[in-house]
Order: sequence, then structure tokens, then C-alpha cells
Amino acid sequence: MKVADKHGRIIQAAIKVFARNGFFNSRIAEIAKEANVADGTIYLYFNNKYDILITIFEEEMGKIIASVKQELSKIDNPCEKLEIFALQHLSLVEKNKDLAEIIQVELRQSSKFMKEYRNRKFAEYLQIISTIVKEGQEKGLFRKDVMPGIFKRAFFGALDEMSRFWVLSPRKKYGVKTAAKQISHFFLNGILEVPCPETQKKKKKRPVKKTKRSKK
Amino acid sequence: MKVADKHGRIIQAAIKVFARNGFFNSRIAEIAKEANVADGTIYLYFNNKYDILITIFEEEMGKIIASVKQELSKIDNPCEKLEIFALQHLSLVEKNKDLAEIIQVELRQSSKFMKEYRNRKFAEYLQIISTIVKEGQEKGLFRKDVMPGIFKRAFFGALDEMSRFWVLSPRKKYGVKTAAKQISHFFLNGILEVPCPETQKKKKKRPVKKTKRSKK
DNA sequence: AATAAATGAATGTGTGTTCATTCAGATATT
DNA sequence: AATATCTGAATGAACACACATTCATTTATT
Repeated sequence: MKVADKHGRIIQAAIKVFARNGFFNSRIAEIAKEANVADGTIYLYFNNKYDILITIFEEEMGKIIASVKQELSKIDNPCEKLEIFALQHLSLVEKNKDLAEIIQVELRQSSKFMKEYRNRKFAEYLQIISTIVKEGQEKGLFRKDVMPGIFKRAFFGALDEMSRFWVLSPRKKYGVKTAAKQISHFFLNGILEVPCPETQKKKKKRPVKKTKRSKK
Repeated sequence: MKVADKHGRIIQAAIKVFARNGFFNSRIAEIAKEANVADGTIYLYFNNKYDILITIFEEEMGKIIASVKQELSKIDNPCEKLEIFALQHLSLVEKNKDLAEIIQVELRQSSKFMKEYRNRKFAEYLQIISTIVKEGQEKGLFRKDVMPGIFKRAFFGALDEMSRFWVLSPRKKYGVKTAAKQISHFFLNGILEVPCPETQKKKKKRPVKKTKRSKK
């Protein structure tokens, strides 16, 4: 790696330091030291401490979204897509523990100050999931009464909580593959030995109009 | 409410203020003002700022665990238990937005500094879920290959993410009941229109003993 | 009168940010 | 080719200030 690219070095250092201490307990001086750079230099590349955090999210989250989308584009079957999404998500977390911790913990905490911002990138990520669901419904694979807006949050939340566990605890009990398999299996097939009739008592199954496509 | 009970007033004020600004951006002076108490008075009841946060978690989380356990004890069927758990969880969040935000956001961020502690209370909450799962497996209702340790996190995560959405966004698109129904339904029955054979390719389907119902 | 509880102004520390200064390398001048 | 001039990236010591905590004093309770 080049000696230069101060920007990149500062970002990488900040990821490490923020993950170690949390944003508010991290000192600019510590980041500077980690990046082998003078305190003041940081202000040549970033407006302030907060700006570093935002940049981390912007740049790194962007990479992740792109990579996940890329990976999913190779697959057709929505069932498989969900499983691959889970696997990808958990693998990425495992590979980038520090980054994952920041996105999970620090950015959530800061969300009050950058709601609108976080939401955009984050919504984009969640939308990958709801798109898969809609696709599955169109293909007649997934039940029509599944609300994609709820599903995407539930599915993401499940993965997110699973990874938090990894991020915070040093040794992990379950492997990435096992977890991804289990979780996608929960959501696809449920956990019942045999489908439970009572849970569907409310809605009568109404005949679904076939909305082939709606492009004019 | 009594004019006294400074302890309680400070806690309530702190919940409000922490939720509004986040822990690190909250001033002791602001909490004092909100509680109609002098700055110094707070230090008669708490050791320091952090102690207030911990106390909030300890006292309030304790109440929640007790209340959920209480509610679940009335029910037999594990399927129903899961649904009630979801409903309870989401309802509690809705009723105590500020508290929910603190538990979700601030405590997660602080977990680095008090891992051992958070884990105990939190684990207790998660364990409620895995206990339901094990019970369901014993009764032959839930598949044996479901790992309770993964399930509890996935299920909790799903609910947690759903409530984060409510906590952070002012108007909500889905009602508590709808969300609870949908989420527990995902986990019980999956989302497939028809069980997907591929996803089970690993394990040979072993003949399922017909567990008609398990009520004695 | 004695004790306890509450007050809030004062303190001191920790830290994000600034900015005068340095100096390696580029450019101009001889 | 040698020397002088310029440039702006990098530095890090110094600053300013926000804020948790303290404690001498006041007020309430017994």
C-alpha cells in the first residue's frame, strides 16, 4: 500500500478506533496516531469528527450494497436468493467485524442526528429484501398475504441480531453457514412440524386477481 | 404523584432526556431541570451519569421481563405463546417509546462498557423465547432441527427491528397487531405458498409421526 | 437545636478544533 | 546546472469551552 492515501488511512484507522471505543469515547488524537498522521491532518480531509463517521458509512455501506446486489443478480429462484442474501450478509459481517460494529452500534446511536441520511442508504439495503419477496409472490412461490414491508424488516432484523451476537461476543457458537441456513429456513418454511391451521383463521382466502404485469 | 420520590422523578426525566438527545449528548443539567431538581441532587441518588443509565435498564427491564413472563404463564400452546410474545413485545415498545429507544440505542452502544451486565438481563429475556421453542419441540409441534439458540435471536431481532422502525419514524404504516401476527406467522409457517423441496435437500425427510394434537 | 436533604455556583479536566510554523518538492531565474 | 522562490500539505502545541462533579451554604424535617 502506498504511503500516501491519507484519506483511506484515516478512514481505516477510524474504523478500528471507533469500533474499539465507540464514537464518543474515541479521541481524534487516537485516530491520528493509528493512521500515522498528525492530529491536524485529519482536518484537511474531514470537516469534523462526525464527518468521519458519516464518510465511513457512506463509502463502506455503498460497497456492501453493490456487492450484495451483484451476487444476487446471478440467481433466479427467490428462495435461493433469500438464503444467499442471509449468507452474504453474515459473511460480510464476519469479514468486517469492526465495520459491522460501527454500523450496528454507533450509527444506530447517531441516527437521531442523521435520520434522513441513514435512512436513504439503509432503505436501499432493506429494499433488496422486499424486492425478492415481491418477485417470489409474482412467481406464485410466496404467499400473497405476506407484507413485504414487514418481511424485509423482520428478515433483516433476524440477521442483524444474529450478527450482533458475533460482534459483541468473542467466540461464536454457531457458524455463518449454519446460521444463514437456519434463519432462511425459518422464514421460508416456518418451524412447525405440520402446518398449523388456527393461525389462518382470520382471513378468508380470496381469489387473487392475476395482475400479470402493469407496464403499459 | 407525590412531590417527593426524587429517585423516580430523576429516572423518568432521564428517560425522556436520554431518548431525546442520546446519552452522550444529554446534560446532567437538563435532566435536573426536567425533574425539577437541582443538579447536585442527582448525585445524592446516583453515583454518576452512567449509573442513571444502568439503573434505567435494570429497573425498567426487570419490570418488562416480569410482565411478559406473567402474561405467557396463562397460555399453554407454544404457537400461541410465540404470537403473544410478539404482541406483548411490540405493545410494550409502543407504550414506552422513550424507554424502548434507550434500550435499543443507548444500551447497545454502551454494551462495550458493561457487557457482562447487559448480557445477564438481556439473556434472560431471550431465554423466554428459547424456552418456548424447546417446549414446542418436546410437544412434537416444532421441528427438531430448529436450533433454539439461533431461533431466539432471529425472532427477537425481527421484533426489535420492527420496533426500531416505529421508534425512529413518527408515523407508522403498520399496526402492532398486524406486525405481531405477520412476524409470528413467518416464523411458524414460513412464507412459501407450498413447501419448497430443495431447501431440505441436505436432510432426508424422515417420516413424520402424525402428531394430531398434543393437548392431553 | 440537631440532623438530614437539597441547592447551585464554582471547579477543573478532557478534548475537538485551530492556526502559526515547517519543509519537501515544484517552478522560476540566473 | 545551480540557485532562488514559491507552494501547500503536514504538523502539533495551544486554545477555548463544554460539562460532570463537588461542596459550602441554605432550607426542611425531626
